[in-house]
Amino acid sequence: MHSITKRVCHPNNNIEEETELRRGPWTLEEDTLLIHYIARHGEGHWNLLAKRAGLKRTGKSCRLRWLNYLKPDIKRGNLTPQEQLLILELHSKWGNRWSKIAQHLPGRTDNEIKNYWRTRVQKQARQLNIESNSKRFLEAVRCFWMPRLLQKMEQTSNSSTSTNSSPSTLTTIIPSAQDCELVPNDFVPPNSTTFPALSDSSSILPNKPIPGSNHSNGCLNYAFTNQNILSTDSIITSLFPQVEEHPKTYTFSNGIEKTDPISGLDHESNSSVHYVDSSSYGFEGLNLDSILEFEAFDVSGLNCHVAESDWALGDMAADALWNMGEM
DNA sequence: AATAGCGTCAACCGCACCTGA
DNA sequence: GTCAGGTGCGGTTGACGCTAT
Repeated sequence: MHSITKRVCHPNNNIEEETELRRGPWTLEEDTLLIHYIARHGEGHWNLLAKRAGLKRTGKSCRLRWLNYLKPDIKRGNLTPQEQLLILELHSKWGNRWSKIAQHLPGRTDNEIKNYWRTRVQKQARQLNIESNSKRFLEAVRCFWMPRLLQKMEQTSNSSTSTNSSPSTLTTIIPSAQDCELVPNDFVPPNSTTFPALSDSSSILPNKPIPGSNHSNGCLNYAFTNQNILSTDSIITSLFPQVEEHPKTYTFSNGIEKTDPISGLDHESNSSVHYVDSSSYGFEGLNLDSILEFEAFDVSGLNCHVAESDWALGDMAADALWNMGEM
């Protein structure tokens, strides 16, 4: 923890006062002060709040701490496959509009989503030697990662019937391999275990462009460019059929669990917001193995749409293999 | 056991925008 | 119109923990 000295000049009496502003990690005491103040007086007017709450922090720092960490409805823990899928799709639509993306993921902050993108998604892009904001990367996301996420979601829903997600609905937003430009039209997954989700979805998704829709960018456009098919809102609704109930308790970074300070009610301990997804991140499913299986599946005979999509499966697989070797 | 490398994420910074005086 | 304060956003940093050597 370090601090900076800020000289404050008061207009009333011209007395200059030195205020030590704290920086760095928040202490439990500071968290408690902030929580109690907001519980009594509400959010907003952060500079005033910082002073009145007795916090030697900037208003910005208080706001950030509250919004990104202390706010009771913050969901913690790994992002679920559903959430990852939604982030991928919304990012392909809006780019780095993190706050806008976060609005569609209840309990997740823009900071968390931004970190996720930078640490995981961009890492995968680097490993594939693809620019994370390139069309090529977008297609890799759509044609490989999203199906894997769907697969994960379906596995999760099969193992746990308590989930509210609707896999059959979700399937409709996932591209069929046959719809992706980097995959030949007559492509069939090498075996049923490679892309079980794809083999299911291929019967649901259209294999031909919908009149009036833009097919050139891959099959997700079916869902997102044609309002008659599926709007983003409807997808979000299908991903989050009900907004998560206001969490009853929450846990500090230091592990101390607190009762919701806003409601002031006592709650059962099993309703903590500490959300832990036992499954790993969806991208490890990519692991280049699926690409390698593509490679093993007679890549030489593929009739890829190189001219249109500006890249070839063989090229991508080669990159993948190269990176695999490095790893 | 020591340490270098890497990944993660909370927190900070700078900038832009909004609003009210 | 303009200025200041408040707020929001996106990019970046740095501390910390884990893993490999």
